[in-house]
Amino acid sequence: MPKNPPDRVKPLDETDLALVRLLEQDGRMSNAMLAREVGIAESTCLVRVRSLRERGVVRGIHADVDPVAVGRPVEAMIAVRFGGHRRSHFEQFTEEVPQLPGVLGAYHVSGAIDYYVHVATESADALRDFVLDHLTNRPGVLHAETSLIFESLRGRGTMTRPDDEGGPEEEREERA
Amino acid sequence: MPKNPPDRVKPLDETDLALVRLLEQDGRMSNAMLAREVGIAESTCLVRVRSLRERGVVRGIHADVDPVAVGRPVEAMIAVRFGGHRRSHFEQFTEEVPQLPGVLGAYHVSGAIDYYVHVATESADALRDFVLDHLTNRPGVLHAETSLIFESLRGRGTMTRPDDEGGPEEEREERA
DNA sequence: GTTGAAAAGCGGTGATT
DNA sequence: AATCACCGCTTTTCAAC
Repeated sequence: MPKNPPDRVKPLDETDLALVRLLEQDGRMSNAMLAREVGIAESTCLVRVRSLRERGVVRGIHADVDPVAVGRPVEAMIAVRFGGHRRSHFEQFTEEVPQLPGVLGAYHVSGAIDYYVHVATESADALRDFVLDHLTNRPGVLHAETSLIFESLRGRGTMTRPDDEGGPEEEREERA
Repeated sequence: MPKNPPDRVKPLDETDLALVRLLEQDGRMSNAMLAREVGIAESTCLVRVRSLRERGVVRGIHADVDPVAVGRPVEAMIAVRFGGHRRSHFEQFTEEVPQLPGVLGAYHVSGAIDYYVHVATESADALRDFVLDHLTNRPGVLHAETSLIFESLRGRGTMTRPDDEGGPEEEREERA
């Protein structure tokens, strides 16, 4: 894991933010292209991008995969409630649940719900098994309420260009 | 947008699945390395990866950005309920909400809740404004319940290697 | 932190099996 | 599908600023 616990609070300059924004849009953009876009030398760009990754600003670069195409057509968001709220239970959950097959994300939240788990499974049966085997049947877990996902939409992410609106019907696809 | 509405149901062979898995782990892996890893020629690999993108199996490749580092330290999951359930309201929501700044994901779900919206904002104030301006104050929306996210965890995604367990304390970082 | 230049490596095409 | 030859571009290092 890249070090970032203490020094994530380092402010990024405009160039860094531009690089982050470009990589969030298209994580496969070449270093040369990134350098051109933000107006710095390629070698500098290389150093900066490496630094962004080492500092944990960019945590990783991942393909966004259509679950249907890879045999996991049943997607769900599962709201999990804990009883007792022992710290060790949360820690175990935090450590283990994201590693389970098909888990796309897990969110520890405030309020009546303690965790939301976003998962993609092979079938309705597999979903039920996932919930019973890995969530309900887990120390500290009181209840799990499953909502099937009809449609899953990616947002534009953390970065929005300051001048970024006005192209309503525009298509914005990365390196067609 | 790549064409995929009808032909997403094309079965992928083992090689395709291996490529998808590698790209899900490290979206910046070079074509040469992908080819080596899955044991095919580079040119073949190029064709296959392109095809995966065109068919929409790989929908995009994006940097996973730490919201804290880019000035959006307040992350939330917002459960939205609709009244009336008019189709046009859902369609408008589906089209517009993912475009709003800071939105990471939006999920149209079954059950008591209609949508979950995952968002990262600059501050608690900005979060309140987001909910009031863009969710509550929207045709068809009856209620929005906001849960602050204490911790956001990425899962391993849709692909898990068949032989993939046993490295408990192992570090798994892409291109250190 | 930044740079340009140079070496090494990679991406993408087309012809061939 | 796979291979090979090929050329242009890209990545990465390095001395220097």
